[in-house]
Amino acid sequence: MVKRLTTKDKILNAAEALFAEHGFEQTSLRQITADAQVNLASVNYHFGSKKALIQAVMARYLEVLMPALHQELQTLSQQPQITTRAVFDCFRGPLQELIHVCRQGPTIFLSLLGFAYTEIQGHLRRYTMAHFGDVIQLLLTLLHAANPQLSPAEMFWRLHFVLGATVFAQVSGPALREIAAADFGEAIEADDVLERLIPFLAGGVDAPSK
Amino acid sequence: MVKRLTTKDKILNAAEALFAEHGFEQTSLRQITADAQVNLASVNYHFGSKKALIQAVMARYLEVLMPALHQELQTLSQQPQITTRAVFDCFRGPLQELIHVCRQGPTIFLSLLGFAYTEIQGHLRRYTMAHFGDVIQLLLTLLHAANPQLSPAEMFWRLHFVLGATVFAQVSGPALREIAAADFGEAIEADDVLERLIPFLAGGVDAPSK
DNA sequence: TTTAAATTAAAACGCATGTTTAAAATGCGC
DNA sequence: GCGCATTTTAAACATGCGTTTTAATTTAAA
Repeated sequence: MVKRLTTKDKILNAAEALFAEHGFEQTSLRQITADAQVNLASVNYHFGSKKALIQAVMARYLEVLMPALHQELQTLSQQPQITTRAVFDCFRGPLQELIHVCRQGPTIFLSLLGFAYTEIQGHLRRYTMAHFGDVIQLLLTLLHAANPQLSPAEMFWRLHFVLGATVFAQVSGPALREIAAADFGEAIEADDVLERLIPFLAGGVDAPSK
Repeated sequence: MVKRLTTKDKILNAAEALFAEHGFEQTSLRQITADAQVNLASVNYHFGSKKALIQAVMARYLEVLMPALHQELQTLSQQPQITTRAVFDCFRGPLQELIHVCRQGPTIFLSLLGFAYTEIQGHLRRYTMAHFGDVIQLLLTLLHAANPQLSPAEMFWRLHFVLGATVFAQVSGPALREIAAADFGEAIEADDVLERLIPFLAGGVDAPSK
């Protein structure tokens, strides 16, 4: 005897799917509530505001991803030798675990992350830093250990280039996969994009600085 | 005796500045016309629609950048040896020339490009391909020559990772430079970001594929 | 069963957007 | 200086947004 989905969860599920496809600002509460088959006003009743809904959608993923990632990074940090590639490989597992939040979870999360960074500048970045700042710090530390020749400032920038390439690949993912399929006759899955991405990122971070 | 700026140009200038700072969708025609000190309706009179205005703003840059880039790539294509780094260095000059369109032209253009890709998915990409498809094709050819070991599909994806990192670096540029300045005490100019970016991109493209 | 709280529902509010309209102003060849 | 085409202006339009309100309904404890 399964309990029917609560209104709150119906909203979260519908919002997440629409956010991941069209972005936060481009998705209206009316679309969300129509998809979720709930009343428009229930969003503000259960979440207070659209902004709070966005945070709730993101939190559902971050609260799964961040602890898992933290543990992976902790384990890696006890290794004698640390490579950039090993650091990025730490993301694999935790990202895959997101399928427990939702089918297509990894892809959806990265899309959300992309829109979060390009749309609402401070808002969500501050939330992430406040709640999971230690994970980010550990990540930076490990990347620096893997590349001691790079200055902290250099590493800061490269990490954001990494984020940019990742996020962009996901946001433009559907359109690009379409083009790729047409031009190269191969159907490329979202997970494959990550496979192609990681070597690229590691190569970029490890590159000589001049 | 200088002619006063025409209404059309006043709109273009104001729109460009606001688009580069806040993106296309986040900028309203009322903000634009207020900054330009022209009437609201004149945008639709001179350009027909907001979408057409966006295209006009981008065209002003693309028509300067693309021929210059095309020539650089042509010159490079006659070299016996082609490296990834050399391909990316072809962008330096043409990008710098954009200061003739407008002071801060290079930065503004890259910001516009960023928003163009993240916001209006097809629209502008189709325009670019239609008008400057040969330049893009040449770019892909040269990158393949520099990395014959990579399959066309692989190169396709890496080129888009490149675009993602670039675009993201510019869009998040102001916010990130602020953080960097606070954390590392160094004031980083927009041009410096490009200096840091190019080695990263070349390293990523040249990375082994597995 | 009664009653108070929690939830859902329909409607409206206030505001901002891109666009259109129609009149006023301006520029310019004759 | 006249007359016509171009341009500018102010106002309104239609639409969509997030949010609020108020009433109806459901839920669950007494």
